[in-house]
Amino acid sequence: MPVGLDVNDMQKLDSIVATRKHVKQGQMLFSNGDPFTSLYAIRTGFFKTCLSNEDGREQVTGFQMAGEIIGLDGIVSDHHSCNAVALEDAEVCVMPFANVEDLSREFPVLQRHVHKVMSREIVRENGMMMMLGNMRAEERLAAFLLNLVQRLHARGFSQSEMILRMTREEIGSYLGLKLETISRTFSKLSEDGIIEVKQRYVRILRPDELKKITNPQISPSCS
Amino acid sequence: MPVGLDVNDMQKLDSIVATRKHVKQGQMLFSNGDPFTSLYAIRTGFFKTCLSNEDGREQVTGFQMAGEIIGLDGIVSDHHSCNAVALEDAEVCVMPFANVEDLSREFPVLQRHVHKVMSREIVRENGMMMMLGNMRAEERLAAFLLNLVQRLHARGFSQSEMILRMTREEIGSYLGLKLETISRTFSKLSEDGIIEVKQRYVRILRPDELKKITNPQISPSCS
DNA sequence: GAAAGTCCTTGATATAAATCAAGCGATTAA
DNA sequence: TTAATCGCTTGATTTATATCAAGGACTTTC
Repeated sequence: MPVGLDVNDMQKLDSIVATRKHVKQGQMLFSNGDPFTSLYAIRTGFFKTCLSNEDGREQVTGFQMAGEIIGLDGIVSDHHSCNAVALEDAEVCVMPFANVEDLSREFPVLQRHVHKVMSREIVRENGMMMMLGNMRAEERLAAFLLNLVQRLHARGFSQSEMILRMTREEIGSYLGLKLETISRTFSKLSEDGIIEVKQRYVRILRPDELKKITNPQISPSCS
Repeated sequence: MPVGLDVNDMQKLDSIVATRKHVKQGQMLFSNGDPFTSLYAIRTGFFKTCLSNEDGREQVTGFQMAGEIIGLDGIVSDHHSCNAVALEDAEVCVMPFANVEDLSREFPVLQRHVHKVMSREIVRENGMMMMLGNMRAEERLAAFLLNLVQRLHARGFSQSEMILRMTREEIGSYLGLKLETISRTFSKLSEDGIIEVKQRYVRILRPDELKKITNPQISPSCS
């Protein structure tokens, strides 16, 4: 993380993590209404965060992987307002928010980092609003797949293939679509030779075509 | 804002505001790509923030009024990623973000406040995802109207009537609907005797009915 | 005070995605 | 090995909202 700190400072910064915690697949790290105490940095594993309506409708608000932070929703009201569910066995670093704030005051570089993490989440959600408000099913799924491989690639995985950690229904919830629509759209992209799909396995055969779908205005042959 | 500070501290905190700035109706306070320098606290007036796709599609990401903060999107990349447009003549307090960070380190109460403002925005956008992903047109508009009067009421205005500052098209963009759908849904709510609408003027006649629309599961007569 | 420009409403029709329904494939349990 | 469960696919049909189109109501300009 930050640079330009001496050994002593680094040790202090390490103290931001109180404990580590294992979360089994299917278990919740926190859920709506829980008192907020800590942020969590994912070490390994894969999570979804989701909201449940009073009438049972569920909205997946994000999928998070190693290196990402969850729990920011709890700061405003001292209670969590969503559920965080492990989609595979996971380990997280528990960072009591009091520690985060104390050390942020001492280390401007950490303070800056915390602000950027929160701002990044705001910008991501802005993009989701654009997606949910303006894009068609095929565009949403294409953007979703590109975002997912890009993040996996940044972690050293392939930039063309991946194993999905979530069901069609969860993808659909995230993208504001029904599972049947996700399935049909996968089939369509597959028939068009743009991706290869076999259950949870996805390989991107023509990344440029996929990008073109997310930016439909750029004509196939503009010069 | 914070309490328990002496006069000296209060003066320091005041120094967070460098200048004030007037923004005429239709003008942009900042736009996509602008270098990020400051957060803005709205003193008077009304703003929308919006994203523009490469292919010209626009998504309104929020409507902001007196007392609210805009500009948080710029922190992560040091550049703004959306446009902030005044929907009526406005005045804002310019708070250079460097001041915000410096004073946050000195005043934990300010630090906490900044964190809550950012977290509140994250939670709001989570709710928008639920809205855009799961709700029908009538539910979205009902929730929108209730949210708007509630915020106006918190500022001393009526809890039942208001003058909209935005067009049907802007409401539609925010709610992921077309302007015709907004218009029709206004007419429907009006015919049902739940609201009264005359152009930008809206009066809520039966707030309970409106709330019921946003929570469709709670049956009309559950004893 | 007429003309032009916005913004809004309403009707007719089209369409993307939802819903309903059936069956298949893969994994888990017995 | 069979049965059961869960997740996925595909087809037929419905539906909510978009699109296309016309006209009306305000507001601004000259």
